[in-house]
Amino acid sequence: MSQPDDFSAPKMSLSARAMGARPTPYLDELNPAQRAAVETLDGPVLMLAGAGTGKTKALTTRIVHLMMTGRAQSNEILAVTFTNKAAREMKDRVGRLLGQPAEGMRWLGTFHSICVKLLRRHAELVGLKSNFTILDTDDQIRLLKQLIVANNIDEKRWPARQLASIIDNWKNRAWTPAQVPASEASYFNNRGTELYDQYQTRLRELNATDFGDLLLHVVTIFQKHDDILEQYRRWFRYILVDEYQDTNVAQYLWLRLLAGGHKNICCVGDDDQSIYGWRGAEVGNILRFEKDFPGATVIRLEQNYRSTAHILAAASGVIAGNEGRLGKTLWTEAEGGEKVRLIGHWDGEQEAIWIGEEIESMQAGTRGMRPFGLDQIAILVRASHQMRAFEDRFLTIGLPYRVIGGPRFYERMEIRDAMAYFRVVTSPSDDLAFERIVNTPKRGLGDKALQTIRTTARENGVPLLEGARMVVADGLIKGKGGGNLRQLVDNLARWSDMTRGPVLVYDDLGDDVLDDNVQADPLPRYGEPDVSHVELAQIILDESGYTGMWQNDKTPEAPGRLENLKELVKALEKFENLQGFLEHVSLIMDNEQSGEGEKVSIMTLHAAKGLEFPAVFLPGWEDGLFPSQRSMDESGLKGLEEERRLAYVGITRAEELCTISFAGNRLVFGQWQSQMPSRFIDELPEEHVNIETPPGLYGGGFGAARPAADIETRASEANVYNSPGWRRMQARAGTRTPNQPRKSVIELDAVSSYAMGERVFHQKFGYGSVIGIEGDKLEIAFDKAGTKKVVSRFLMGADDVPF
DNA sequence: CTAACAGTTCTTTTT
DNA sequence: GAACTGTTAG
Repeated sequence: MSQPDDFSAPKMSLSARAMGARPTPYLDELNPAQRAAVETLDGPVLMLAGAGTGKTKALTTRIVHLMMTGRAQSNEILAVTFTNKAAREMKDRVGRLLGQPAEGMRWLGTFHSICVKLLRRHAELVGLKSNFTILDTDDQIRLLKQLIVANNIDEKRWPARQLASIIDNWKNRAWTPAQVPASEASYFNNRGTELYDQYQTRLRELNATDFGDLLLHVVTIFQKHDDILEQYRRWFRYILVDEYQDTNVAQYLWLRLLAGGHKNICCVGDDDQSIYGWRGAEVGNILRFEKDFPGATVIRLEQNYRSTAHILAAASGVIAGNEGRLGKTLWTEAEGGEKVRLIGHWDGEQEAIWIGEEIESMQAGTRGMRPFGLDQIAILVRASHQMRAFEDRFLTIGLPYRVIGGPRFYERMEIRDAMAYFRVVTSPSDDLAFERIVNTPKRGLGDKALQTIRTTARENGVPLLEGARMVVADGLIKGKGGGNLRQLVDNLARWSDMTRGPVLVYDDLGDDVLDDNVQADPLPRYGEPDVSHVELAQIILDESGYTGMWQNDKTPEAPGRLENLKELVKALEKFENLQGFLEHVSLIMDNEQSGEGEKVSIMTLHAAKGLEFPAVFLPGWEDGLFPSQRSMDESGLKGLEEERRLAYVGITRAEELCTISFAGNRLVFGQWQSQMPSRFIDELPEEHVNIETPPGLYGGGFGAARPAADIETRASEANVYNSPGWRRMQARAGTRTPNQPRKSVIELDAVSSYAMGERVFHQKFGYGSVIGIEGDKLEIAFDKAGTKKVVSRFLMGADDVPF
């Protein structure tokens, strides 16, 4: 095994060179571009990696190469991702390449998790204690709501949500309250900056941060304290950034500050996959890279190992419509494969029915295609509300599916309640947590009681819990509520005693490297608790009455909630104490799917980034839905371009089969709306697309945005439903395999959905009234077409007619 | 103080 | 059409 020349850079030590002499078999696995990305170690590097071009492979190999050539120890490499999942995967793959777990990579993580580590060491510089808590969005909103009310602002007209997003935006741009430019002063009824300032003060009082603060505070510290910045600059000898196109201004500043010394920064990204502009990501960061880092090496990864040529061509065709791209041409050695399929449907329900049927036949192999397993199929939607149609349908036909990125475990009410209990027990000054649990379960402590507690606390300058203790001592709340409050306060004190004092966990950088002045305080030790934290958690939940509350609850979701609580307690076992658990939870918000059995995946396009599937369905390609009207209204051309990138991301998830569909009518806000096919559909290159829509439907979309015509005209237009293609579809929709429960469900549905005398509409015969019912066949007296027997599936209630 | 009702607003996308 | 808010009756 010969060693490439450029390994022996002059500044390498003898020992490093000796390490560099190790064999590098991992390089042989790479194509030339990937290899260049791995071997260009010094100075700024921009790796433009198109979808499916082996970006993670290049990135992880680069890390291994840095270590194998002795350029850096594993803990001297800063590797930043956006999601915990990506971080985990990177760590796993580095470990696999090394042949041993990459435990030494202590600085491989998300922006947020790395910032927490940094901020814990230097919290006092921004007025926090190092055991600060991290508020989630929910707490953030509640805090802001309180501020708004305290400022006598009409909370209806100026909702906390809006203020939260304004403040988030400012934080994303790394503006402290003092730095918000005057041009932004008009936000939130001219009170935005003022409230932002108050909010930050309040956070400091609570010894808390929100998500945005994690970055903002660290950037502030770096900017104000050269010595500290210098330490980290020296420590992090190499910096790697994944998904660079998603960085916001604060993250960008953070990176530039840290890379400012040696400039050994390697950013990986794809400007065509920038889809998080709405939460502050700046495509400009990646477009500007070469200006920001002069002398940067730009490496393009363009060979795609994922998709067929047709799929790549379709994706390229769409994304070509965007201006100001860095430009890449994806290519593949793979040949053949299906064209992208395009199909129009009558409405969203039909679309779901068709996709359900199609998936069923795909399992067996259809029209010469290979069979697909359910795990190999994904449905990617623009907005999560689109998922329901599929869930409904798949439930009906018994098709197993899994929704990815739905409500997260730790965001569920019962989990948040339970955690609020833990929070109050571990940090008695956590007012937000206290407010959450004080009357959950119901203790007869309403607004008035809470107000008394608040006033008492404020007058004495103490946290709410302490205030409550005083209220109890003074007997300010009478009756049942007072007794309950006393019990709660006593309980909390007792549980608190069962834990052992605050535990601050710092992640050591390595004592030899940092000066004393940035050393964290010595780690507090804590004694053996009387009960384990897992037992304690169970005790808290039981004795507070919280478990009992759900046991007495008769709603159908109560058992599930109890189940979740059990799971929560079980999850605690993996941690040493409650604090450690709470810390973990605040940052790890992704939900691990318990991937039992083969299932179709349903998720949003955003959630699908970074994933791939042999077969992908892209439903709902209709103007207004996709591209989203809101996106276009709010951000104009920029918004449209981001939507287009979303389309690009969607198509490039598919390996073998990509099916795009749209519906002519859709239920929006509980109302039927006519839909126009998405403008992106016309941007698909025709020669790579197979149109599978029955003739006549595609292109106009029946009833789509037409001037009002009388029903006769519409009905005659509907003769498309006599076309072979449509009938085939209908036939398939109606064919049931005997052992599936679906048929009976549909009949039941059909029988029960119409009553004698009800006004109905038929797509061919127009309006009529029900005059007879026989199973799922109805006898209808049509106003114009006479009396006919019709299968109920072809009818809709007259009130539901979409025009 | 709670529970039940009615009216309202909304849906992107998330660390 | 649901989830959330505020209102009202018990």
